[in-house]
Amino acid sequence: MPLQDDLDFLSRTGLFGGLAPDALEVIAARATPRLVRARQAVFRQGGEPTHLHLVTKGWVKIGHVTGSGAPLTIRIMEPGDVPGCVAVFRRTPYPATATAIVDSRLLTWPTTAVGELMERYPRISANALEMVGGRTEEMLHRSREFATEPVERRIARVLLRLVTQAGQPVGEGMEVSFPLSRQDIAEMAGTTLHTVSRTLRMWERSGLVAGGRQRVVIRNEKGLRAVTAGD
Amino acid sequence: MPLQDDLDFLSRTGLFGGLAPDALEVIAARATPRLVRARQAVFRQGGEPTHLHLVTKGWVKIGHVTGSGAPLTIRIMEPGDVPGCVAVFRRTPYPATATAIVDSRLLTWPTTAVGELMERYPRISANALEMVGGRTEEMLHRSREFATEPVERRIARVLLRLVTQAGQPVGEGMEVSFPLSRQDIAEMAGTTLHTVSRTLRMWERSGLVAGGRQRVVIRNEKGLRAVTAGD
DNA sequence: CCCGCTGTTTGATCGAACGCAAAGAGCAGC
DNA sequence: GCTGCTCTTTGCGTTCGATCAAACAGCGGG
Repeated sequence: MPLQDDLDFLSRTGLFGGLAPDALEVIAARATPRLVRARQAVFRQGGEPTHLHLVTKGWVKIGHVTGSGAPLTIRIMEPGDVPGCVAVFRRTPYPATATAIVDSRLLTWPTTAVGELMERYPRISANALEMVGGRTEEMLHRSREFATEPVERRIARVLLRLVTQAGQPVGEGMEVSFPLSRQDIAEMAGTTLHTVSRTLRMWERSGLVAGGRQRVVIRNEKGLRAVTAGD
Repeated sequence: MPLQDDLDFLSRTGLFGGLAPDALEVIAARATPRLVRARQAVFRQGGEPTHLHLVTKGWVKIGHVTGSGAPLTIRIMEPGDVPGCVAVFRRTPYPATATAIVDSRLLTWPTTAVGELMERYPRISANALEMVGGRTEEMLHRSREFATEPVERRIARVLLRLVTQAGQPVGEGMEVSFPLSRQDIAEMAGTTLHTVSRTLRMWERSGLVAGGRQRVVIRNEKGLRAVTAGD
């Protein structure tokens, strides 16, 4: 575990940003690294939050299964993100399951240690409030989309969000840098893989995107953005 | 402004609960009461949050208008609630407009005072985190509903939520204690007033609810709950 | 190299819910 | 009491998107 790297990393996260170097050292000293293989769960919906998790490498999918069995993907977490943080702060069961998309690395702190650290360094509290507040606005935004926007626009938004978050340049455009099936997109857009496939195929014909097995390439971001227009 | 009443009231709110009496006095001393007439705005979407607002009496509707003009009601705030708190804590523009449904009374604090009070009484920070976290989970829940549930079920949920929050017993059941049009319900359920009217009419025929102009009475809560079943 | 698995495409059908239109009904003001 | 306004109900046609069904394609393992 390369400690210095972790310190630098911590100082650039939303939760621990703005803290003094010595504080970061104290924080890092209490962290335990954890490796999670692709497709393995980091934590499960309904479980008690025993640890705070911080992604340092890889991608983690936050998914929720409704009582009626409909799967829904809430968001993808990237390095620096803190999946399940709301549940940890509130000591309530995780509302969703976190799954590593690729082999990923996380830092973890026992929930009790988090409370202590927050008392000792109030800046963490302030950061947490900022972070959770951002999450709230994001979810508000999301529910607004689901409530008022047609499927096509929601799919476009999902792709734009993903490419902004995890886009890497490739010959013909920007590619989402982790495996992403039509089913995954459907779960993020609140629709079925059939509709996603049809829509993507249509956009492929008009040159907006390019596809492949578990691959999506955005070829014309501006064009996609036009699809989401109206807001 | 009945100060002692306000102190008692503050101690029972989510934001200021658990604070020492002398702290509450300091807090109350910095508050300014504000009366807002029915249908008047408390604050507007896009505006800068200059004050923190706490509802002490009445009902406040949090509504959002999308870029495409579709109105959406996010929730109804009751006494003890802090509309717009996320925006105040994050110092970002209000994401929604707050409108008094009936003549209402609020307490307000300048945003700067809120920062000072939070530093002086860390418990407020903790409460805020708890409160915002709850808001996040609520929004998550909401977006899940919009993404996966059929309209009928969403309408049933809206009614149940309202009657739980603001139900008062009336001859044949529980009545929502403020004026509530079909349009309002539609904006909360993410549908049109036509569909709401049809659905309510159907339920009225089967004895689940009773209606009237801007009035809704739940006559069979259990039956309504059955409609939402599946989660 | 072939087989089987998983993921993708596509067609056909069906139904929920929206949009449009118009007619009732409660309420307030004059 | 009449008038006008807002809110509600209801009918009808249409559309979007889900569901069912089936073929197709990339990829890994034997």
